[in-house]
Amino acid sequence: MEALTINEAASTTGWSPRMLRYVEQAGLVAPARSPSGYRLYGAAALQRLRTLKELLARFDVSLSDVAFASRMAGDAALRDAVQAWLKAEASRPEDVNAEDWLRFEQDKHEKLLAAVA
Amino acid sequence: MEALTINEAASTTGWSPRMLRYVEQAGLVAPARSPSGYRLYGAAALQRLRTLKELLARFDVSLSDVAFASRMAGDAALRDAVQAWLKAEASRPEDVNAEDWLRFEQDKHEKLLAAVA
DNA sequence: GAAACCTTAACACGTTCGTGGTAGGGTTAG
DNA sequence: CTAACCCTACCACGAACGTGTTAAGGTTTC
Repeated sequence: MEALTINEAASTTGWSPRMLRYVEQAGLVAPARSPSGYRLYGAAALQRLRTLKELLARFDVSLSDVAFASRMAGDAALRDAVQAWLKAEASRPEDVNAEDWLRFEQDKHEKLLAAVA
Repeated sequence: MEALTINEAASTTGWSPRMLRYVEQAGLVAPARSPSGYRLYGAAALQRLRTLKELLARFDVSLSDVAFASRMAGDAALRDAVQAWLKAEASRPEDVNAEDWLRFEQDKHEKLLAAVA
């Protein structure tokens, strides 16, 4: 099992060398380093890069989205706060209760009903 | 329990009217609507807006981050894919195995050891 | 020691996010 | 009826994201 340098890794994963550095900076795939600082992509890192690319493409997700998910996975306080917020019935429009309705319908209905009565 | 119009809601939550529309478009807080289309923010929506603001500030997250979390919460396939990817030891640098090291240290060590021996 | 790599830092540029504003046109309130 | 509000749809604009390229300088290879 050999380790590939950044250009070799780029070739076999479909990422550009520039993006491999960017992905690392985003905290998503950090390859090992040679004593002189060269990035060394092992089999595991290459696999992660390929599956990451697949993930982004399949679900049309951005790198920062995955970075945020990663952050949530490692920060329990953040994760709990976000999940707690989401739990409270997110995007579904609120039920409109009678009073709310009245405030806007009162006049019309009042007149209408009066006319009918 | 009355419902507030967008400007009233803006006043009591600290968001601007413009941002309340944006937050709704992001799929995070969708208020009820009056028959004529006016947004009606009830107590629940107001609370969600306040806690959302708090969430963003406390953890320095972006609206799109929360929007993505929301998307994950509602899409099991996406959630599973992301969590599966993260599970595989994300940002920690890979272990450098003996072979990888050798490839870069061989010459130096070879000479060094030869000299010592 | 020269060619071919690698590294970080920086400039550049198109795209999206976050935010404010304005315009044209309904709705509500006094 | 008029003033004050709401709606949607734009234009604008700085900040951040995603990507490529280039510059200046080490490493590896032969």
